[in-house]
Amino acid sequence: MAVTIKDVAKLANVAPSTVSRVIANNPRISEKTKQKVREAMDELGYHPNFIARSLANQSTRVLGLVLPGSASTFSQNPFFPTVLRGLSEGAHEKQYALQMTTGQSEEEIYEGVVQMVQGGRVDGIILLYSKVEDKVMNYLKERKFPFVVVGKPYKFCEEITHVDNDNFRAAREVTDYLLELGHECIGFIGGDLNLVVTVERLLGYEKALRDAGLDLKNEYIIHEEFLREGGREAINELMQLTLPPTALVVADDLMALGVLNTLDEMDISVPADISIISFNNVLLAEMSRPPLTSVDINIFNLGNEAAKSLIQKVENPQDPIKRIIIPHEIVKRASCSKREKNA
Amino acid sequence: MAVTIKDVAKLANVAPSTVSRVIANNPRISEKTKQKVREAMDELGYHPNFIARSLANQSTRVLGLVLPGSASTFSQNPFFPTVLRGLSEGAHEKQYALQMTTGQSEEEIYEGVVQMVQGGRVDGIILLYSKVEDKVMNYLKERKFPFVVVGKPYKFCEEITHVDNDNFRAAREVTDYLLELGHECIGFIGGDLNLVVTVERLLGYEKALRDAGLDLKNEYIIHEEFLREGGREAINELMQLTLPPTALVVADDLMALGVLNTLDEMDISVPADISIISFNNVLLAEMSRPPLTSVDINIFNLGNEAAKSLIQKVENPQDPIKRIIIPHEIVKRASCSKREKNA
DNA sequence: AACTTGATTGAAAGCGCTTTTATTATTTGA
DNA sequence: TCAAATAATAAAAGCGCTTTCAATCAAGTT
Repeated sequence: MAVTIKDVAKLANVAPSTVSRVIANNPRISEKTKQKVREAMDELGYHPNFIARSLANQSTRVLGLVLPGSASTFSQNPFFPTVLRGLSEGAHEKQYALQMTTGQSEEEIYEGVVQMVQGGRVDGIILLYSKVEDKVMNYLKERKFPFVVVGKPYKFCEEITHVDNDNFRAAREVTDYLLELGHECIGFIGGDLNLVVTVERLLGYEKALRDAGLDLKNEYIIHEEFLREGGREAINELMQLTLPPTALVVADDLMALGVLNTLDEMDISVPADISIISFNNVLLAEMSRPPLTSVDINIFNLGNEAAKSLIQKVENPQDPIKRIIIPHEIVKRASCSKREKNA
Repeated sequence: MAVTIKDVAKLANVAPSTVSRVIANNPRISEKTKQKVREAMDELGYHPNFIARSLANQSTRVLGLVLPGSASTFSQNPFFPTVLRGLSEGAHEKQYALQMTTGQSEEEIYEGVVQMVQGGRVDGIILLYSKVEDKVMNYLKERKFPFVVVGKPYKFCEEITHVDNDNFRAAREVTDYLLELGHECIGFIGGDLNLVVTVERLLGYEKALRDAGLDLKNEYIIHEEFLREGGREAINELMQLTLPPTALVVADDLMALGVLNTLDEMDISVPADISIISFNNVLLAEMSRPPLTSVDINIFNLGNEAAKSLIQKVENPQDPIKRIIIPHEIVKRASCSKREKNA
């Protein structure tokens, strides 16, 4: 068995409570005893037991992470490791650890969260996604358990602390940019419509077109949580239209890469024949051929701010609801060009 | 305060110890009382407190994860999310949770591990990398704390349970494949030489060349933990040689993508002018232009087996040292072709 | 009828820490 | 000089659970 507070107490000739106070650096202990106790701790190689501490304090200094269930989403998209790093650094600064729920199905994830929360395993929870309808979020909200979401809550947006980009505006800007380049037939390729981020980006795109006095065409909008598969036919159909789009807004770099490949196979050249702009600006965007013009959403900060604000909320339950908007920026590369007006 | 075992006991009119036994489904409790207690639990919405349980049991059912410090390595390489998923599923099956250390520098990570271990936060540790010299690994080994490493330990390989591919063999096979295609000038582009995986792959490459009776040329071997930057010049130099290589073994898909781009810029065509084969076979490999021939190392399984074997070791300390080799497979795509013999 | 025995359940101690409350030693004030 | 205030430390209770050990009771033995 490891060395405990009692062992230290015995060696230092003080009571366990005194040792505890020395650990907490309580000012009511004289410097002399502190010194003595610290020496004893060093001599024995004492390390406080976190579990015992958690039990006594009713707090664990652990934050729970809820990842999207969809395996491929998580494991292929560089978004997650990056946001994780942001979270991790934010947590580490304040000496918090991160714990993940694990589970495949929606139901398993929910169960995992309940265990974390009711089992007292974590002090707060970070949701790394925002769905249109989410059992987990509802549960946390009902229970008034401290949590933040990375993304924009679909409902009760004003009542839930969240960290997000202004995806609506970003999508508008992106579309405006294409409009400025002279494009009028602009398509949208989005992901899972159950994800709020997809919805927001779609709305921004539509708004920009409407503001420009253009009609929205349903056939220009494709939705699919596709990476390679399904996507191919979708693109095919899109390009087969009598008036195919000359530019595309794609909701995610990874998807854009898929689109790029499909177009390449179809011998459609980017940006000469069609311009592409996408979101997230992960390393891939820079490494594709042609390099993608993409919206940098500052993924790291998204995570970092989420961790920080959750910790604040955990340590001060009175902390007000917050909405933190992380700025974005269009990074122009080589996938967009002026529309050649030959029609 | 949440509902505790005492509340349940009171409502069910039994002793707390009985409730505890019902939770553990102890056979010494009659079905009748079990029923009664379970009803009380349901009525109160009881959830056992994990922390208290951990303290009493001296076990947390949490596995600690140690990620490589280098931020970019982790956050850009799809290897990690995938291995994480494997770990996560393996852990979930046995009802274990995953906790991450966080920390930037080597020293911070080490401190984090010590806290996890000595603080009793975790029952076992998974190292997600293997370095040539690693303080963390030494520490765990000395302390005889249960751990497994994903990768091959550099030292004490026989004394440490690990899950790995046979990277040496894979590299040999890959090189042989290029030799069979008629290539004789084969370069190697590897990552950080402090990582054992790099070393293994390099050795395999060298062995294959030697076995084929070819000389090893130092100028054909490039090492750099490069993604874009530095790499570009390295490739440039390589191709500037009087006898530039006609094929490249690249230690990682992401790197290969960088190489591909650089070559594209230099107007060197793959595979016509130079063949490329790389490792890991992440989604990217399939999505690059041309699609990369790559060694599928079964990343998911790497993680999955690591979790399983660690849990076994945790639950049965007598469990023998194991070395689990995950099979690999060359996935042939379009980045390699026969050498045109015109020289 | 007294005595085991086996099956259930309860009481209590303990996991390692924090914190409230009590105790002792040391000053201080008049 | 002695009570009162202050500082420093110790003792004990409690966090929510598990588990050992003791207690009870019905059933089987002799």
